[in-house]
Amino acid sequence: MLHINQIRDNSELIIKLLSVKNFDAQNIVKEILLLDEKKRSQQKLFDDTQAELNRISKEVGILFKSGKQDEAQLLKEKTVELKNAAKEVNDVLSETGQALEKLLVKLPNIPHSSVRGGKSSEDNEIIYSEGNLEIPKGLLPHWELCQKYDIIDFELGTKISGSGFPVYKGKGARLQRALIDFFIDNAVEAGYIEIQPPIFVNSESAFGTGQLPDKDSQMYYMSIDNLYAIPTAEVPVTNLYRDLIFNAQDLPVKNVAYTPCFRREAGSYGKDVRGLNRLHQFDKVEIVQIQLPEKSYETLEEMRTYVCGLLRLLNLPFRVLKLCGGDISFTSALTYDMEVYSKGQQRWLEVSSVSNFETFQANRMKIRYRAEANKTQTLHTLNGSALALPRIVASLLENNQTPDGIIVPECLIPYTKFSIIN
RNA sequence: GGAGAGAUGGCAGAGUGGUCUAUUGCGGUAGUCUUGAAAACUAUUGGGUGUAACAGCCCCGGGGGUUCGAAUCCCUCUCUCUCCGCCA
Repeated sequence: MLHINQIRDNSELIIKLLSVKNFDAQNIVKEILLLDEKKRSQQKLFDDTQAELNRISKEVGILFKSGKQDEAQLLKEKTVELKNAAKEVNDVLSETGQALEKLLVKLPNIPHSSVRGGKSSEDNEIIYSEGNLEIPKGLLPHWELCQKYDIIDFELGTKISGSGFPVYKGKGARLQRALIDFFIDNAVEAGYIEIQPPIFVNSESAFGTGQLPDKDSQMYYMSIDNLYAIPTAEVPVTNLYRDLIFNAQDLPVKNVAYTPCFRREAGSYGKDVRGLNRLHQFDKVEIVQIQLPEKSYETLEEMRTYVCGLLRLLNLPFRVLKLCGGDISFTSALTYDMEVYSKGQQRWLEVSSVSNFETFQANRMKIRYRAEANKTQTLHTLNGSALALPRIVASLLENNQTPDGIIVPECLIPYTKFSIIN
C-alpha cells in the first residue's frame, strides 16, 4: 500500500497518476487526508495526556518511597480523571486509525510514469515480438493432442478433484518435471538462490503481497487452520523477508522457487479456459527480487530479458506487452506480459508477467534497508514467472506437432530423456 | 492428542510491582595506538510515531485486564522446547 507520507506530500500527483489506472482517487484521497489530520491531532492529545499520567505516577512512586503516604494519596485521586480521558481519546484514536487503514488498503499502486492509459488488455502495447508465426494446415489444439498421446487426462482429474485439476501421465508427467528442472537450473545459473517454500500461508503473508483484503475469494482457504493455498510462489517467497532490515551490500536478493499454484478463478468459464489454458492447480517457477529503489527498474529490464531468453531457448514464438493502466494489477507499478503463440488454437497465451511493485508490497511487509546516516528506507520488490508451465506445455504441444509425434525442443531433451512424444 | 516449561534488543542473558529513559557480555560502528592488522583502551550502537529541531508518546511474542504505576500480577491467543502417545 501507499505510505501515508506519500499521500500527504503528493496527493494531487497521486490522483492524477491513479487516473491512468482508471481509478478515481479524488474522494478517497480527500477522506484519507482528513482522517490523517484527525488521527494526528487525536494522537497528540493522547500523548500529552499519557505524558502527564506518566509524570504523576513517577511522583507518586517517589512520595511513597519517602513515606509521604498522604500526599501520594492526594495525587492518586488526581489521576482518575486523566485516566478516563486518556482511555476515551485512545478509543477514538484507534477507531480513526482503523478507518484510515481501511481506506489506505483500497488505493492501488501508483503506475510508473511511462505507463499509458487504456481500458483493457486490448490497449496493451506490443513492444517486442519474435518467432515464426506460419501456421501449417491441420494442427490440433493441445487438448486433442493430450488425448491422442494419453499424456494429460482432464476427465480423470475431474473424477478425483474437479475441473481444472488435470492428471499428467507418462511422458506428460515427465515433461512437467523436465520443464520445472530446466527452469530452475537456468535461474540458478543466472544467480537466483533456489527456495522451496511452504505452499500454505497465513493471513499476514497473504496481506503482505496484496492478496488480502478483497482478493480472498480467489484463494483456496482452509478455515480449520486458517491457512491459504498460495496462488503463486511470490507470496511465501517475498514474505520470507517481511520485517527485515537489510544492509545495502546484501542487495539485491534473488530467489527462484518452484511451487504448485492454486487459483479458484471464481467466475471464469467458456472456451478460453479449455484444456490447459486456465487451471485451478498448476505448476510455476517464479523469480523474485528485492532491490534498492534506484536500481529496481534496471532489475525489471534484466528480469524481462531473462524470461525472453527462456522462451527463445524453447524456440516458441513470443511477444512482449507493456500493460496499459487499465490492465495492470492493483499492486503493480509497471508490468510486462510475455505471450507465446499457440498454433493449434491460433491464439496468444500469457505465460509470464514480470512486475515492479516498488514500495507497495514492501510498505506492508516492512522490508527495508539501512541507508545513509542509518536511516531505514523501504525497498522495492519485483517478481515474474519464469515460467508458468501449463500454457508453455500447450504451445509446445501445438507448435511442435508433426505427423510422427510431438518433437521435444533440443534444450529439454537432457531433462526429458526422450526427443519425441508419440 | 496428553503433561510440563518457556518467549526480553543482531545474538547470549539478567531483571518477578516504582528514576527500567531495560544490568551485563558478545557482535556491529567510530576513534586512540600501529607501517598495516590483531589485541587493548575509549566512545557509540533497536524499531516506530512525532517535531523546523528538540521534547513527548508507543513497542520486553500478539490481544485484553488489574494498578496512581506492569517486562514483572491476572485472562486469552500464538509460537518454541522437554517428556509421553501417534506417525511418512
